[in-house]
Amino acid sequence: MNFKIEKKLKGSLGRVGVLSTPHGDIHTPAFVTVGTKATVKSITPEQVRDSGAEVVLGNTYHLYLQPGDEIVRDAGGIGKFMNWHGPTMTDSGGFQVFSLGAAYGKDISKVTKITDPSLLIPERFDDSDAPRLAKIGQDGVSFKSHLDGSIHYITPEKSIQIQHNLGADIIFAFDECTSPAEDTKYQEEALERTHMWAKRSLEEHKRLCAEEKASLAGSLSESVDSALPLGSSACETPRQRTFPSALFGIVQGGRDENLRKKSATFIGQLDFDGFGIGGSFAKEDMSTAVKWVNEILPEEKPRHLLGIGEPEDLFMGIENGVDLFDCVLPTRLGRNGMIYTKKGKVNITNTKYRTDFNPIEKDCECYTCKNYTCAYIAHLFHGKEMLAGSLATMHNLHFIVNLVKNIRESILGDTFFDYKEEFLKKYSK
RNA sequence: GCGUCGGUGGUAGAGUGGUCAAUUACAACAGACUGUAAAUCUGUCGCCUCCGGGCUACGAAGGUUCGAAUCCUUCCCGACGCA
Repeated sequence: MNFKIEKKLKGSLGRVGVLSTPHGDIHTPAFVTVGTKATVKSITPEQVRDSGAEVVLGNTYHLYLQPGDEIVRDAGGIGKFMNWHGPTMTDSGGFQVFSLGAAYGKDISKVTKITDPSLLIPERFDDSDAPRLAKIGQDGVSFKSHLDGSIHYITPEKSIQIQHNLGADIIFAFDECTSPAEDTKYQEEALERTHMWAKRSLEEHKRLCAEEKASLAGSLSESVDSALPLGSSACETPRQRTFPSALFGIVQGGRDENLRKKSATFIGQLDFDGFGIGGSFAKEDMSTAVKWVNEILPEEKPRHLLGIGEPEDLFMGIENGVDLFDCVLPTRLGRNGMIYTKKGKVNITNTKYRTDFNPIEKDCECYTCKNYTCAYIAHLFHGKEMLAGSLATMHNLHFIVNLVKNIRESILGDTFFDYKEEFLKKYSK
């Protein structure tokens, strides 16, 4: 993997670059499409590509449980398995520590609206207090499968091993994504753990890379004998597998300035190929948190703001030195009938769209807008037709991916701040 | 014509003397969603409301009762059976 910065945004941390992977280049800043279970829900890889997306992010925990990382490995890696030929990433399962742990059964998200300190969790609840599917220990995390209830213990080493089997180009260190409701004392404790796990993830990654390099050299010398034996069953034939070429460490620290800086310093000094910025934020302080971190992280390496992706967040992140974003919103909102437009989000299932025979946006170049009306899409949603979610997803993905592309262009054309102001003025009206 | 069973809110369909403005599902309406437990979830869903409550309602009209969607009478409508 190679990262080259092409241009910097004057007066800020922002930059434009190209991240090269074995499966192609990613033009940064870029929006990474989320394909948790080796599929971007409701659309095909061709449709993902047509939306303009360059890279897809799968998930360690989900693919480990189903179909199993060894199957993905034998399929030739996540890209080949899902028929996505471009760059791929996998998240480590660290987010599931939050979503299946502290957030399980509760109405909390990693971007919180709670800024009132009195609503923070003053002390850790006893484990029996609330049902959780993820329980954190010093060494790793015990997950109770949401699919069948079976118990799985994921350590940093295990996460990295799974990710090497999944074979994405870029993988992430195993971390603990904390809840925004946790107090500073807990955030500090969790941060120590995440740092320890970061080192262990890195060591395991290096060990596996060395192993893979050795086995690859070995298999090359034997390649003369590699023809398939007669009668071998196709389904038992492992395809040539792919290996991760980069490991990103993850900065945590919640909403605390000292912890964020401490984490950026610690993680930034380790020999990672790039960095994820994880954990929870409040909308209001997200920009300062990102700035604290990116001022410290080594400039020449890429930074990925994990799980963030509302339009205003993208401007904020890019201005503050973020190169990559991933977010489930465009796909999830799409399936739920919420559509991105330049004038803000609209709920296509609202009554007024039943008789609106215009496309979602007349000047939108996406497949959905070029071929279908609001009335038709509304009809599909009301009829609970599968195509509804697909068409909405294609539009939303195109909207967000192209927004980031436009921002990239605006930096190259020295119009970033004008573009930002113009866009947000219309969008938030 | 006789008999039997039935007629409940937009729909289907519970309830068969007070705890019923009426279970539930669907439809409708609105909202939420940030490293996907998510094609999911939440709220509203007779009318009015100073959100305390008030009013009108279970085919129609009477009646019994402290009290009726629920019991009785008549009528109207529907399904089925027998002539």
